[in-house]
Amino acid sequence: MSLCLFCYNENEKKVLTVRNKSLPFKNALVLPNKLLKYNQSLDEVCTEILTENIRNQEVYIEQLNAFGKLYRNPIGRVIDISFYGLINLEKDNIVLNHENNAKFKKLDSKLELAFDHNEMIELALKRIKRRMKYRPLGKNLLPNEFTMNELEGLYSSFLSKKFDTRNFRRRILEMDILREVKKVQRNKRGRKTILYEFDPKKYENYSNNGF
Amino acid sequence: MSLCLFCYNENEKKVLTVRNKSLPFKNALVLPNKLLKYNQSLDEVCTEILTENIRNQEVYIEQLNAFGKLYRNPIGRVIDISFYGLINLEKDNIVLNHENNAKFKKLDSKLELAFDHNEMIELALKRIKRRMKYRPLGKNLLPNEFTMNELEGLYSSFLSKKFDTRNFRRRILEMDILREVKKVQRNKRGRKTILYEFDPKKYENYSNNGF
DNA sequence: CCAAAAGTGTTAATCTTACACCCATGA
DNA sequence: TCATGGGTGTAAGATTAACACTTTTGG
Repeated sequence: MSLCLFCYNENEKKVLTVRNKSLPFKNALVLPNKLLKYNQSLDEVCTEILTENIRNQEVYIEQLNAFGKLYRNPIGRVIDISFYGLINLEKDNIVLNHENNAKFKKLDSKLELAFDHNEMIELALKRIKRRMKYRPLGKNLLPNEFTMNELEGLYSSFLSKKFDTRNFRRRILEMDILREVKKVQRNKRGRKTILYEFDPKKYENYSNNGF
Repeated sequence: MSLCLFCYNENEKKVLTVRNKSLPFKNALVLPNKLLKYNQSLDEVCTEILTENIRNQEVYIEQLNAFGKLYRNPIGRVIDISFYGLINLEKDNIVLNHENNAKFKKLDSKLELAFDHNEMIELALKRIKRRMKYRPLGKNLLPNEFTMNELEGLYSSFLSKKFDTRNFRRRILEMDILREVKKVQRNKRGRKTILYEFDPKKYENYSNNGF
């Protein structure tokens, strides 16, 4: 079982990587993963991976794919099932496990992972992109209060395209998932920024059922 | 492992059902399914299900979902993974296994299956519907040569909506996946009908990569 | 020649895209 | 007061939806 755990930090999307502890590819950079043992449920392994690496198991996870290849392995039969998750470093109280060398890495072309883990990231990003056509994205990645520019940056980053500010704002507001927060953000220079939050019920609804 | 196997026959979508052989719900109508044994790959079980029920294992199958619930069972650990498939009764040389009471049933509100198999069908239909927004549908369900009306009927059936004939034809032709077959179909009454076939390369391409 | 089914174009409405300036604030 | 970043509206273009009649053919 492997997990692509994404965050959006410093205006960039990043993925959680660890150093592989065993052969093959010992010490290579990989996605956090664990073998699914004979007597474990998927959820149990998922929880283990999360606890071991970020000390929080209560995060948003979606299933990516199940590969039913059969490996003979001393531990038992291996079913390779991949998941992806979305978190916010502060909101989710992430504590990275240094023992595993758990680190969030920028998703650029220099990021080279062992096994087929690069492809797994690609698949996850493709799924997220596809999902964004039907459903909102952001609640799990952004802090509770955020600016329209941050949201635009996130969309821009995950969809790999630049948006026209005006069109973006109009489209997002039409989605009817945001509430203006009474407070505003003070900036060093220039105008104050309106802060938004997601309306939890509306967000949930669209997230589950699509627009 | 459970399989939703759909066909499109007599202008209706149908799903393969069998009589359950064991408890609980002995003799109830269910989707063809088998327990995934400790030493089997997913593909192996899938092949078994197909061979046992329709005598053909070479059909179009997509993975639906993997449920990692853990059941204790004398046979071993059970992972419940569902698939859906699309076939054409004639083209795929389907031979139904009467011993299992294998039958294609119309998908209407009267169809009541045991376990959560009705929900599984719903999920499969939802996925197919979603897929149709990005990718063509029909090659696996229709005979090699078909009329525009048949294709419209199929789309109409799977998307549960009526189409405007003119708009439908225009949209499909713009997709650039069809070829006119030289032959035409003679009808009892009225005008001859143009026959189409899918351009295999173009269809494959759009089916894999989306429009 | 007529009943039955197939086939075909145009217009209005909607949605999407492109584009540039003013506003508020802190230094 | 000015440099900085935030915020806003409109018009053209593209896409989608609505609509009804003519063609072909077998009986």
